[in-house]
Amino acid sequence: MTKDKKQQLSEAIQHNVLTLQWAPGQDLDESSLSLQFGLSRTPLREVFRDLAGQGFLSQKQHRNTRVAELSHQTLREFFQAAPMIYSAIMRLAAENRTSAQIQQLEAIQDDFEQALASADGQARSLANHRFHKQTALMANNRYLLPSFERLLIDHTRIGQTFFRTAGPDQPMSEASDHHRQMIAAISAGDVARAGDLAIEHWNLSRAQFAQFVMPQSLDVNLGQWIQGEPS
Amino acid sequence: MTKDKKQQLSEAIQHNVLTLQWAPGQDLDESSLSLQFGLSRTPLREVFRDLAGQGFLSQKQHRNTRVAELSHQTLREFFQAAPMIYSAIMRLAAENRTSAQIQQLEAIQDDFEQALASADGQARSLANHRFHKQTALMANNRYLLPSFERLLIDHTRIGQTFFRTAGPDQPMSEASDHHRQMIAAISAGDVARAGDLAIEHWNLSRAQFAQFVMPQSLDVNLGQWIQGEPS
DNA sequence: TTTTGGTAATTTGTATACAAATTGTATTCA
DNA sequence: TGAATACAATTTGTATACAAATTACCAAAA
Repeated sequence: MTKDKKQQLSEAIQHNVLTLQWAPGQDLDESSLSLQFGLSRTPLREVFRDLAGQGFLSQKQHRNTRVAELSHQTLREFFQAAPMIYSAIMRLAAENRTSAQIQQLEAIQDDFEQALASADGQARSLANHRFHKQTALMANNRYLLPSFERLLIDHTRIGQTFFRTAGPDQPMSEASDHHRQMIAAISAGDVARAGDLAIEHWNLSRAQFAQFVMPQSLDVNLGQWIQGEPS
Repeated sequence: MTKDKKQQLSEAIQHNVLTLQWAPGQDLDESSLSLQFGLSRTPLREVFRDLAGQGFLSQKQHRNTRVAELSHQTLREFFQAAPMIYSAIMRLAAENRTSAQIQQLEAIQDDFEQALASADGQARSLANHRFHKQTALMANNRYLLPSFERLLIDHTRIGQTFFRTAGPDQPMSEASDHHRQMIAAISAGDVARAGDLAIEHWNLSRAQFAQFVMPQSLDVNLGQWIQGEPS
C-alpha cells in the first residue's frame, strides 16, 4: 500500500493545493514535511521541483517553496487563455478519443453527479477536475497539455469557492448538463461542436468566476482573502 | 564570470539540445557531466528535473535522463498546436507590448538578419529562437507560456536542419520578411494582423517542415536520422 | 520610540556516502 | 550453439553531514 512515497507525497500536495487546504502563497516547510512523509529532504525537494514546474508550487532562489499564488493579474491571464485552450482540447478529444476513454469519461461523470448530490464542495470540485483532466488525456497532445494543466489547477482552485457555496440546484445542474453535452459531442466525433461547447462554457462561467474574484483590488493574493488571514 | 554553475549548466544543456549537438533521444551521463561542470550530482539532477519539466529532456524511473525525443507522432501534434498557440502569443504581444520590449525585439531581429547573412546554421536558428522567445515575453501570459516554450524547442530543433541547408536567398529572406511584418503589427498594436501573420507563417512553413520530416517512417526517432547513427 | 548594526538561529543549497535497481557478463545446462 | 541464470559492475535513488544564505532577534545609538 505504501508503495511509492514520492508519489504519495506528490499527490498529497496536489490535493492540498487544489482544495485550497493550503492557501495560495502559503509557505511550505521542508523538514516538517520530510518528517511527516518519512522521506529525506533530497527526494522531497525533487517533488517540490516537479510540482513547481507543473504550476502547483512556486520557487525562488534561497527562498522557501510556496503554494502557487493567485492574483488579480493571473485571473486576467486565465481568461485570455482558457477558452482557447479548453476549446482546442475538446476538439482534439473529439478527434482522437477511443471507446475505452469514453467509458472512463462517463464513469467520471457519474462520480461527478454523485458528488453534486452531496454537499461536499471539495468532492464536487475534484470530480470536476478529474472530468476535464480526462478530456485532456483523450486530446493526446503533449504540447497543449502543460498549458491546459496549469489552467486546470487554477480553474479548480477558483471553482472551490463556487462549488462550496452553490446549492444543488441551478448552476450545479448547468455544469452537469455541459459535461453531458461534451461527452455526446466527443462520442459523436463532432469536433466543431465539442470546441464550441468549451467556448460556451467559459462564456457562462466568466460571470460566476468574476463574482468571486473581482471584489479584490489589484494584485492582492486571493489566498489570503479566501482563508481570511492577510500577512 | 563563473557565477552560477547551475545556470551555466542549464544553459549549456539547452544550447546542446536546441542545436542538435545532442541528438533527440541521446543518453546523458550524470557523473561525467557533474565532473565536467564542477557540480555534485544533487544540483545536477535538479537541473535535469527542471529541464525535463520544460521539455528539453525526458526522464523515467530508474532510467537515465535523455534528450527529449522527436518522433513522427510528435510532429503531428506539433502542427495541431503550433498555429493556434503562436497566433495567440502574437495577438497578446500586440496587445501588451511596451516600447522597451519593441526595441529589444528590433535588436534581436538585427542579430537575426546578421546571422542570416553568415553561413552559420546554428546562429541563424538560435537567433530565430530568440526572436520568438521575445514575442512570448511580450505576450505576458503565464498559462500560454509553457506550451509555447515546448513548441519553440521543437520548432528550433527541426528548423536547424532547414536553416543549415538553405542558402541565403529565397526562404531566408522570406523568414526575415515575416519577422519584420510581425514587428510592425505588434508595434501598431494591430492584434488581428499579428495573429494572422502567425497563422500565415505556419501555413507557409508546414510544407518546408514536412519535407525534412515526413520521409521518416512512423515513430522512428528523428535524432538518429539527423545525425545518421541509428542505434 | 525608532532605526541601525551585528550576531545567533533557522533555512536553503551542495557534497558525499550508502542503498536499491538496472544492466552487462560469464558460466552452466540443454 | 543457444537459452537461462547467477553474479559482478554500473547507474540511479536516498540519507545525512556540511556549507552558504537568509531571517530573526536583541542591543545600542539617534
